[in-house]
Amino acid sequence: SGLEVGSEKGDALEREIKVELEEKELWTNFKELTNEMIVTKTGRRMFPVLKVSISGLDPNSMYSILLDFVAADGNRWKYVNGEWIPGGKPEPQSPSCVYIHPQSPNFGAHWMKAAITFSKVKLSNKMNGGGQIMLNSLHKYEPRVHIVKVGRPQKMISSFSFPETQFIAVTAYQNEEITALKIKHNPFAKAFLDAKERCNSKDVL
Amino acid sequence: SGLEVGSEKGDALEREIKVELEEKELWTNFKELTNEMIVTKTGRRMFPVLKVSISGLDPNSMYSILLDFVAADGNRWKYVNGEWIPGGKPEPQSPSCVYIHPQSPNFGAHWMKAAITFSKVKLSNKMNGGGQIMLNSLHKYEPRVHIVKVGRPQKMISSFSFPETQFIAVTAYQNEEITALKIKHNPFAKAFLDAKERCNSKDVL
DNA sequence: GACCTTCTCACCTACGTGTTAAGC
DNA sequence: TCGCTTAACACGTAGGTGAGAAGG
Repeated sequence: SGLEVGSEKGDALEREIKVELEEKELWTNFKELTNEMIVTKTGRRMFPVLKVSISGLDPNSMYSILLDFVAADGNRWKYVNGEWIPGGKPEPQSPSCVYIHPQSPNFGAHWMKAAITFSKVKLSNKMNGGGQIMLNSLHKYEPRVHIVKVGRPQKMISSFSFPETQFIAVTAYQNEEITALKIKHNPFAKAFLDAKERCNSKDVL
Repeated sequence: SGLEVGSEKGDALEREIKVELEEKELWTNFKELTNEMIVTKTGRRMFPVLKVSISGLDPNSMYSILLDFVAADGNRWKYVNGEWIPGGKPEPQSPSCVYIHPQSPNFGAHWMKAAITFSKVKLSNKMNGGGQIMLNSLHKYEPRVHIVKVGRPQKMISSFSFPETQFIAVTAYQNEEITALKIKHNPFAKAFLDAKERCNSKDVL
């Protein structure tokens, strides 16, 4: 039940739609180590959070913004001796289910006035129809954003993906450098940042 | 900057729109004691929360759902000897600013598939443009819901208000029976419910 | 003084983190 | 054993309560 794309490119009137990834530096830091995202039964948020800014929409037309995840390859990956190596038999992978941004549908003017944040999307390794996106653990994915014009006779869909945001889905972090980077930047992991700072401090008696 | 109502009634095609208040029994319990709602500088949520179910919309048309508060009279009210009495000089009151339900705009089908909850609206006694609704303390109000068809040449607005949900805006609760009823039903006031239960318990040593 | 408003506080709800040990 | 997954847990973020003292 993935997204069925009628036309990957917009028509002549819409050709100037642009979607720009926010916080590229942060994403690049993770990508250089090979990024990992936790998947759980009930669904886990992404960190970093995918944020994009959009321009070139018709302010008065109505759009929905969608997110899905494209399998970057058919491989199952393994973390061996501090390195991710592709393994097993590559199999064709279909795109994930689609997450609809909760502010959808809305006017072009709304989507363009501020960055669009996918903070609430949850990644799971089980099918349980609660709005989470199911991914296969130990497979590599690339997030992709779709802009769908709604309420028109023919739907127009533009799609954009972001290589900087590729990650491998895991049930537990493999690379401890990734863990450290998550703890460093995610405010919800503050407890572990504090613990590390206490250990590093030379002021302890 | 209140809502400007072009036409209070819909046209012939829309005449069957219905808006029903949810949790009427709870609202009635509060109304019988004369309901109070706290207003603060930064804004306070309502309890009970206003919930309505809507029917009769065109599933494929786009609507926004709005909430405002109509002054039930021009009086300033006083709580004297366990009773609310109207006082001072009745003055003409204009309706409050309007709160736009965060899921707006959306399809008729969306608004009809489940009850619509205004849990996030915040009532204030100050003007501070942060999305809160400013009300005059010690004045009586009646919540009113507007259904606005969007993206059409002429806007169609239907309005519905709910006498069961009338309340007096206050900066501190006056009637302690209202306080007790709020504590009994609002999960965020659980701390005070527990305290009361501990006092009432005969099991203490 | 009487009345109303403001602020701080303890105590909740609700839920997002990686850790750890157990399960398979 | 090994590799991967699960569930309980401590510890955060974020913010909604009325109480009570202080302010005007």
